[in-house]
Amino acid sequence: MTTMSLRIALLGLLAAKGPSSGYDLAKLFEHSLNHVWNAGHTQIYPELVKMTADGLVSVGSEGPRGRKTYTITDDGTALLRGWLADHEPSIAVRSEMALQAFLLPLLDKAAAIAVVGRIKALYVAKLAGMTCQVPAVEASPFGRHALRLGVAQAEATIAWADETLAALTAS
Amino acid sequence: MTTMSLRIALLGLLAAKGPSSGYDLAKLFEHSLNHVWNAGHTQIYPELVKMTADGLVSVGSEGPRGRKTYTITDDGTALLRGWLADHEPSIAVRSEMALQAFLLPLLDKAAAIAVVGRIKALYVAKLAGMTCQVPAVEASPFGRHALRLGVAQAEATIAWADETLAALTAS
DNA sequence: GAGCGCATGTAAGCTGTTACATGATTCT
DNA sequence: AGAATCATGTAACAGCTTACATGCGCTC
Repeated sequence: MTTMSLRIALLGLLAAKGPSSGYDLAKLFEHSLNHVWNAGHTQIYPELVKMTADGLVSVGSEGPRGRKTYTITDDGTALLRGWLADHEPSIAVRSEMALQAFLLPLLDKAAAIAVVGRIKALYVAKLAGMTCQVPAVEASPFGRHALRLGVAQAEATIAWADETLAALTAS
Repeated sequence: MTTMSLRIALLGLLAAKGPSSGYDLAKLFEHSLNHVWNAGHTQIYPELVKMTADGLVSVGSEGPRGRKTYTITDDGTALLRGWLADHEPSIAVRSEMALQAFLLPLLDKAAAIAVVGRIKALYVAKLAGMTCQVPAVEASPFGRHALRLGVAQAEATIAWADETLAALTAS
């Protein structure tokens, strides 16, 4: 029942992009993995130390500015592949947006319309951000599937917002 | 930047369903709010104590079996409405499924197909669970919008899985 | 030499999960 | 009487966020 998805994400990035520093990995979280998982450097640095102790990654000698380059080990690769192949992903939801949707009847018509309109705007912007990076992602195999998934879910959310706005304005 | 979504969820249920015990609220999380948020009794009981101290709910005298009935206060109602109307929902994603999708190219064709197939099966089951409770939910205003949102997102995920399976088998 | 980006870390606090623990009431 | 359900809690641990803190190297 171990979750350890941060570990998996870090191992995945090391496998996909090759040896990297904690700083590099933090940047990759911001730019390439942001639709999937997020983590700041304060979480990444200690985790890399633990992963080194567990033999999942190895750390090379320090470069300029104290830079440490981590490389995935065979044990790390095995753990990563095993998790990918065997792990049943959790479908537990914890979404502030869905909570707002659930409680919408507590608001009057105008306020409810405003809330759904804001949700729509948020996802329209998110979708725009994703679609404009499609060309870059299509170049490498990684991230293509995840990006299509993100786009599909954002489109579904926007369609829900439109439908809900129509129902609210009609009532 | 306070999150406090557990508080909001509890206040929302108290507003929607009326005075309830912690036990009732835990059951409601399981049955009515499960597509939206989840929380166990070990999180709910201490939070209700804190919320009582903060004046957001009030607790009546103990009933049978030590049952305590909580009621939302005016302060609680004000906080709830304010959050609903003003809170910009976080769109940060942390999805094990999306992580698996991202890292799919690390697996060989057969393993990747198996992973996507399992994801599809999971969401087909989730969708079935949601659609069969649509009639019950349609009766009361609460949860209708959230349920439609859950259904739309599940359908989008299943469509993504079909598309991805087709692309994988073709390659 | 001033400023920016690179690069690493620690500490406090909040949130959430799992395991443990207890007792009352109702149903069969 | 035994089992299931009702009903409440505590404690330990894991995961994550925010704020704090430091210093190097490059460019203008």
